[in-house]
Amino acid sequence: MEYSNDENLLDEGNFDREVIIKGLNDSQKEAVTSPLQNMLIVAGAGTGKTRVLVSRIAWLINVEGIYPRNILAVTFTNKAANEMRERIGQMVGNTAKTQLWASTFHSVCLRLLRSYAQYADLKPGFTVLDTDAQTALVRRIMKDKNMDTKDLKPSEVACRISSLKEKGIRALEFSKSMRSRTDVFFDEVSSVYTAYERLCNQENSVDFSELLLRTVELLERNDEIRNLQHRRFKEILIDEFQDTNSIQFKFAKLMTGPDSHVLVVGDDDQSIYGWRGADYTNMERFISEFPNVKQILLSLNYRSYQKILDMANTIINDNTDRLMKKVLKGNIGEGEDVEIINCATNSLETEFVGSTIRMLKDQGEKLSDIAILYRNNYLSLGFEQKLTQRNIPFIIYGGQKFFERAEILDALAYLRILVNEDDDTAVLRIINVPARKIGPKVVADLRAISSERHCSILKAIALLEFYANSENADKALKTLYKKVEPFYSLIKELKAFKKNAPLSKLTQHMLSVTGLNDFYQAKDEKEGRSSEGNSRFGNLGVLVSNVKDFEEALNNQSLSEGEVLENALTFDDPLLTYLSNITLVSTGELNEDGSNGAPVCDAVNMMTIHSSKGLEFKYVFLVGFESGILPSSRSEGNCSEERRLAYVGITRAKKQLYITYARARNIFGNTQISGASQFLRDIVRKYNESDSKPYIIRKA
DNA sequence: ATGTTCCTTCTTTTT
DNA sequence: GAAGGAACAT
Repeated sequence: MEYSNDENLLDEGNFDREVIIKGLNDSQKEAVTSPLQNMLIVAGAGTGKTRVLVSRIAWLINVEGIYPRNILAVTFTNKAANEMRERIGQMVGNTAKTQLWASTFHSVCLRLLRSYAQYADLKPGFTVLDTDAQTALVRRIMKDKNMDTKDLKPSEVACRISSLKEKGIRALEFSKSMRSRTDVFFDEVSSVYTAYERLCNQENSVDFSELLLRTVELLERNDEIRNLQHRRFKEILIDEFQDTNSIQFKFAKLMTGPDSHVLVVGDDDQSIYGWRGADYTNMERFISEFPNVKQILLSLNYRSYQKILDMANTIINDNTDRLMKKVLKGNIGEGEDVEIINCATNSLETEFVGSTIRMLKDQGEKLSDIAILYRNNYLSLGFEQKLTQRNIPFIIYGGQKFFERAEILDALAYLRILVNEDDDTAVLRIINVPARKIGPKVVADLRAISSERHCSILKAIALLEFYANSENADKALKTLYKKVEPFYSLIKELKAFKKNAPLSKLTQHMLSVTGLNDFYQAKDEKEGRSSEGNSRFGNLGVLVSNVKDFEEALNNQSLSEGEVLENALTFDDPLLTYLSNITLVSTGELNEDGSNGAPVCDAVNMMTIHSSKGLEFKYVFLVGFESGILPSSRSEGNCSEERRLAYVGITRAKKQLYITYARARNIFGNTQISGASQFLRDIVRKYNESDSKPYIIRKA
């Protein structure tokens, strides 16, 4: 954010209509310059959809004269939101950039809920439960109900609660719903859901899906707040619309006023999150439920050579449930054959990929132009080894996230308590971490008090302190208090410290006085973790520097006339601001080592096909293209989503695509013989007669 | 209350 | 083949 005023002036209003539409093709132009109205843009892979979206926003501001603060742009990841904001800033200037809301569904909802907390029955510092905390809470409930956690796992119940919420179904409604004969666990899920809802309210916590559901209910119920949004957001733009679920659709509808317009961009062929509740038929629903929707199709692909696109077109053509059939047409020429590599074993496959990448590097290619894409995370291991052997650096995206590591969650739990003292989930996580002789018995006693008094655990301890110190105190209470006293003093001390200390000092102080630093340092030693990414203690250090960076950004921000922080979530309390941001901004934003920003050196990209969506690479290795893996053996009923996944993988490649498969693969110790994916066999069958095939099959 | 050992699990994961 | 639970022993 170090722009001088002069640059700012140069920036402003530099893009008039000619500049905005320069270089766009006809359908792109139509999308960008269309008069204000509801629009559905169907954008095939690589057809310049982000560019259209950004140009449209620039057009709205500079040509239509819409105020940036009246525009809401919704994306699915924070990364996408930030990117969009940056690009808009470049086109229309930084003032506009900061006034525009560009964020994820969840961030928008969190913002609304924080501002209208009281109207949504929430107390100001409410906690946003991440998946881990949500599961912990469900596990606690199931344990309390003496449920068997073997047949029905807490994580599964948590998942089902989330998907119910995503359909807008509350516990009460669910309990009254028709008992489906197929659902053997109906009673269990229903009773856990009911308790879960009650506890979340008591603990002043909301989970990810609750952010949406609570906001939707608030908007439905409260005319005033809803009208306020209608007056504010005149133009709403939603990216990746094929990935919206039903609550998000509802949210979009509620946010749209009678004189507002919504523009959605999506590609039904790239819908790969159906298993999470995403419903690409929302694109059809949009046409029928929003008035006068103008439809625009983008199918000119700027990314890949035609042979790659032919492969993609052929695969996706087999899907019978497509909303709009589109054929990707490129404009940069035929290109090289797609190479299909038939490998005898998975180690020959990894060997092939390793040596080919070595060759590309020797030819002077940048490693960052190369990607290895796989269906399952566990497939990455072999490639890691082969690349390491050849001294080729790589970055693995995904896998365990920094903010999902146990040590980080512990540290954050301590911090959460300081913002939301009702957060029992956080308290229970760390009340005995590091071990301070508070075992199940003590915890059970504390929880007995808290449920008797209908209060949080910390409140229960406060009550306990009062009674234990009163004159004719019960002996049992006294001993109980003695056991939790050190923990309670610790929390009191941290609370007092927080009042006068900046965020980073507080974090450092917390890590040392709680004993987390020592605890994890000792643990590292015992487990022989010393390398950089491996050390848990080291990760705590990374957390401190992350907090420091954040604090600095926050301070710089407040210096420049109260501008809103780029991530668009600021609250009075810096700690609350930090926590709010990391729970919704954490994943994928940090590198493996916890640093943010560009990787240290040129490296091969490794990731799942899912996480490659929206990205492109000059060279793509699509590996493990076998039956049982792609399509996954677990997705029997839903082959078309797997086919779309293959389609997404193929369309990531710009110049050269390698598809590899192993006839025999070692998985978890035992060898499986599966052979080429049916998708591949379908393609080969189709081109069998033809003498111009877009691919060549080789043996490795 | 805590340390040990066995046993299960092993898609994908924007928030 | 490794990691996280759960059950069991100390």
